[in-house]
Amino acid sequence: MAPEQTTARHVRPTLRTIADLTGFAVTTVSRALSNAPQISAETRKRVQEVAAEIGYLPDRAAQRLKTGRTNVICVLLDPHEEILGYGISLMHGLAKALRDTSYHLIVMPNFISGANIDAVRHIVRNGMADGLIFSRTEPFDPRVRLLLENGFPFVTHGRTEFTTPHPYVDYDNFSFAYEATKRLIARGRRKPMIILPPKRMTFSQHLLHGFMTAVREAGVAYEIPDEIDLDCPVEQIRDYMSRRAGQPDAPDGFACGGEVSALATITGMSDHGLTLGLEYDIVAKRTSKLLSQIQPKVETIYEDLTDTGEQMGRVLLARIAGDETAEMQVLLRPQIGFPAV
Amino acid sequence: MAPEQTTARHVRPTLRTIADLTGFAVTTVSRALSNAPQISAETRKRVQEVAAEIGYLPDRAAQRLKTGRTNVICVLLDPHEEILGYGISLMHGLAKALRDTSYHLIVMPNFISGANIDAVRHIVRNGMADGLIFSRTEPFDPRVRLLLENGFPFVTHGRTEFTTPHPYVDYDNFSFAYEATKRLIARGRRKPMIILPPKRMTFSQHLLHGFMTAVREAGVAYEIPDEIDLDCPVEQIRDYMSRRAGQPDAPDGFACGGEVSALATITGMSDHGLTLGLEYDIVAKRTSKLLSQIQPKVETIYEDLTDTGEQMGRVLLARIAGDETAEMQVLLRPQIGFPAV
DNA sequence: TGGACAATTTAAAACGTTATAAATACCCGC
DNA sequence: GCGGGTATTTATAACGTTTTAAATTGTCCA
Repeated sequence: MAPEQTTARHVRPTLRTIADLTGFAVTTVSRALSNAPQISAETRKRVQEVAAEIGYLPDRAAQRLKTGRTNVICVLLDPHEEILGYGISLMHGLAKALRDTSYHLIVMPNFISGANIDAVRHIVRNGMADGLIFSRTEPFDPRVRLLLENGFPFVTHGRTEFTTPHPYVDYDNFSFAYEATKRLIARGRRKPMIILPPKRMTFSQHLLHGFMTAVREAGVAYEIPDEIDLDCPVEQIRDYMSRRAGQPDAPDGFACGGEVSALATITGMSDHGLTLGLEYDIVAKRTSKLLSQIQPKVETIYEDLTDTGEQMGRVLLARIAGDETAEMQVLLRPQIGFPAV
Repeated sequence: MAPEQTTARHVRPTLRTIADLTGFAVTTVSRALSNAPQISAETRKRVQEVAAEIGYLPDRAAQRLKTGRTNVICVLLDPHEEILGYGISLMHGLAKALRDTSYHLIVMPNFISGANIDAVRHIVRNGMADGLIFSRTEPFDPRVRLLLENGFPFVTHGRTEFTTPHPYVDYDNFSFAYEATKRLIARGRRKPMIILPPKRMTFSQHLLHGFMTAVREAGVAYEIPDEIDLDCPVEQIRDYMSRRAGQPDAPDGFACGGEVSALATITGMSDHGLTLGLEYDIVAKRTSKLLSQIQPKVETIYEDLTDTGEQMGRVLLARIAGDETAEMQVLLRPQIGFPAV
């Protein structure tokens, strides 16, 4: 039998290890590593050297237990965010902001859309995270209310109508809808339609407002479908479009708040024999490279979700750090006039 | 001045709280809650009642510190998974499997594709998680080797060629490519092409094998592009297709391993004036509802990534629990013969 | 009645860190 | 060479849980 291979299962170094190695007390080592002021420069240097050498990394559990801070940021994921990498782009941006910090990103997918107040309560009550991130906010979003009441750090993707200001990073959907609609009209379309997210969400109002402003300025007819929204299954949007195209006074321009709805519109219209660019036009919000790949080309206005995520991370970190002066409300403008891709 | 509102900041109940409430010792309470055998039924019942009543939840940090178990599953996310919700679908499935367990899902996006061995080492060495999940495996994937060597629980999406078996959940890409190619040939195409993932990945070989088998069986010509792969930017695939279409002996059928490459192929061919269904055909792998929405319809074979994620979660949990008998290698078959959507 | 044994409960220690408070070393002027 | 400070280091306790070992109770039989 071969001599037993004592792999020793790699014992993790702790503060104690460094203390033994340097001759200092555990407390001193802890202080030296956290750059506490009363440690002499020499000691600090020595301790940090040894720590680096043996690859010391503080135990998250112990730190969390002692300090009460979890070093965790939690993202609430709505089932509707599954589509087209919305969530992943956002998370990538978030991860970018959290890189080189001690924060980890945990995700909590929701299985029922919109009903995630329980998840929020759970996180707040049980201190599962130091900060929370979510989207699809409503004007008086109960999640926001709960978090504000408890002084729990968070950032929303989307605004609310609470009087108490809270951190958010949002896209200027008014400008998007305004610009999209103006472009449709500029192309000679005389009856634009906008496909909105469910009415309960704040940004639905913003989009509507932008749309209506453009429509009124131009004095053209318009239409807003009440049977469909951006959360509908694609088939439903497609069927609706096909049906509507066959009825009188059909719209000839579409402002689409999402890429999927743009696709569904194209196929629906196509089912009815209508061609993009000929009988109708679309201006859609673009969040991926998807729409640039289909023919005929759909005109788009870009929303950078990775950047959004990164900004959200930045704002949240400042918030957690208690930095009152840091900017906490970010409104990202669409690149108006930027050449459509 | 109004009487101070003593919100009391909601003190979290601990085992101590329950101990005081019931008169038992902390140890007894701990035992009763974990259904330890030596606790009397009566005590157990009483303790659990009180715990439920006050909404007790064990402190994760303390548990983790004491037991060494993190109750965390970590997902490594490759930048290429950003596209089309691949990652989100998988994570949704994972979350489904982890629901009603004490496990949390943390994500670690990689910023450099493929080079995530460091992340793995970091997680193993510092015990950041109880289990690991990742995809895009290579035949002799160093991550797998490292994890096997350290006896660290993990599940891959994709197989390897190590002799030591390890847990995986994979899609039968041989069958997919075989079937896709057969369909192209059945439609009368005489020179199929397959767009493969980068060669270093295991499933690239599987796809190639399936493709070659179908091609040889039918005795037709074929082509495999070496300038492009599934990870290329869409523009590059598109340009390539457009260029290739103008050269002699151009392929007339495309087996696409991804939705994006199918789209890029369509646009590229279209740039050269060729129409899907007329001059050429495509059979693509479908992982979302995307392709069903474009015109003309692309024939697809489905891969259910949410199911994949759920299976991965299931396998990993059994693995962590040390269940040696549980199935640990799952090969998901494409729904051959199932009507294409 | 006491002792052996099982059933049940409990006390004490430990996981690795940080906070509090105390101790020690160092330096100055006299 | 000694008080009075400051600079630096240290011991101790605590966070909430689980584990180990010990204590208590009850039961049964000699």
